[in-house]
Amino acid sequence: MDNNIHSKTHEKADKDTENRIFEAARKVFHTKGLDGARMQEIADEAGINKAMLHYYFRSKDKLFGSIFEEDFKEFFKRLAELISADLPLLEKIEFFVENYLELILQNSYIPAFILSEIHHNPERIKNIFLEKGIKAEQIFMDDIKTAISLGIIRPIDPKQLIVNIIGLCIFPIVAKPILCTMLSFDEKGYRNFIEERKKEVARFVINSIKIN
Amino acid sequence: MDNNIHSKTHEKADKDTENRIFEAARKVFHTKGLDGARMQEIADEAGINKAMLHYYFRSKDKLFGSIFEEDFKEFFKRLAELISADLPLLEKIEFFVENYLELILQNSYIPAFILSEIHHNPERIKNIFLEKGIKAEQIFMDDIKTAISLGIIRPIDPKQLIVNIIGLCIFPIVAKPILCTMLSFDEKGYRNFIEERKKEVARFVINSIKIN
DNA sequence: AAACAAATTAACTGTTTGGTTAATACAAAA
DNA sequence: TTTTGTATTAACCAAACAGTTAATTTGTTT
Repeated sequence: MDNNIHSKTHEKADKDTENRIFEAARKVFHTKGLDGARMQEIADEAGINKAMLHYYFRSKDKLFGSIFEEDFKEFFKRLAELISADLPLLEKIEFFVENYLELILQNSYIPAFILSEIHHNPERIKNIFLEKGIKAEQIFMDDIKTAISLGIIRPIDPKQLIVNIIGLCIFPIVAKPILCTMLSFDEKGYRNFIEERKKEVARFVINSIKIN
Repeated sequence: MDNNIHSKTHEKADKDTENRIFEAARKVFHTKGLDGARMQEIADEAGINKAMLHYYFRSKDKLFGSIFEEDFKEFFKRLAELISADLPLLEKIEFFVENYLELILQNSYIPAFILSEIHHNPERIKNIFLEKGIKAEQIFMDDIKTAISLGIIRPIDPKQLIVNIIGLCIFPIVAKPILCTMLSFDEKGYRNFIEERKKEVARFVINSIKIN
């Protein structure tokens, strides 16, 4: 499966100047953030004159905004897709955790990028409307309610459960440098730790909610 | 002339100004981040001349560094204290979740601040050594191993369990603006959601690992 | 009160930054 | 080939910025 978020929308990056800029800007913004990024660095990364950034995107803010919006939407679109899989709840949780963790792992800068930028400017989230987002979460919450009423899982606030599942996936990715320090992981050890989480998180969640 | 004793003639004013700067800088850095913060804004916040920032802290980087280090150490010192409570494992988990969530709630900018800055400069973590940190986690991991061998909880990698517990606490705080948007929380609804987590997370974890 | 040292400020400096501009290269249409 | 509109560049600009300095205030010592 192609889990790289950027491959669809800008696959011909090499040929098109606008896309070269876009990808270069994405790379720089992801690591440095809006405030830490420099237009000159983006231009250098794209191998192009700095004036072209303004020619195509007018301002730093506009360039950042278009990247942030695409990343945000794409990231939650993928989440919505996984969450909408047509599976019984417990299998869906296994399916979701495995694929969501893999998605994050292959786009490891995205979660910290989004959280960091929203932390510095929470207003930005309001400028983005999500078509499918709300619908998909509602479906999942209904799944949970149904499973509760059928006696498949114990009673639990569906919102709490969703936040639990997503938090268990995202946190260890966002906190990677801290985990590596505190738990003495090298790159390989960390990778292995996350790999094991693909099964462990689902097991952890299902153990908690399943009624035998 | 007794230089030693009376060398700091304006000691009281010193400390006061220095602390005013420190707290003002903390406030600005927490919300804007290192790159987004402005020395002039910190000076204004402290109600003093900008030159004083350099008089007391030499540079923006030094000022930021001292704040980041103190916040980081303090935050993990608190975590270590909670994690070292002398309680049976399952009670310790309840105790930890309740108090850790309250701690984060009362310092709600800290987690996103730390994660964001480490994301932009992972090297910074290496400049901070934590005396108690490693020891406290080891104690908790030993607690877990013991509980497993005593048949109190099911077998689980202690590291996975620790990351689960901490992630379940921190994630909903760090992702607050996203949760409020996606789950339609207003300020009160969010507050209530977190308040319920103080019990729900412990229940969730214990349900998952406890052997009846 | 005089001398001294530390604290504080207004004004300044050199550099970096996002953004502009005017001139040019390029490619397709005429 | 000439024209025409777009793409691209080097050079430039004004604002913002971290950091400095020289002068002044403030408090302490003698």
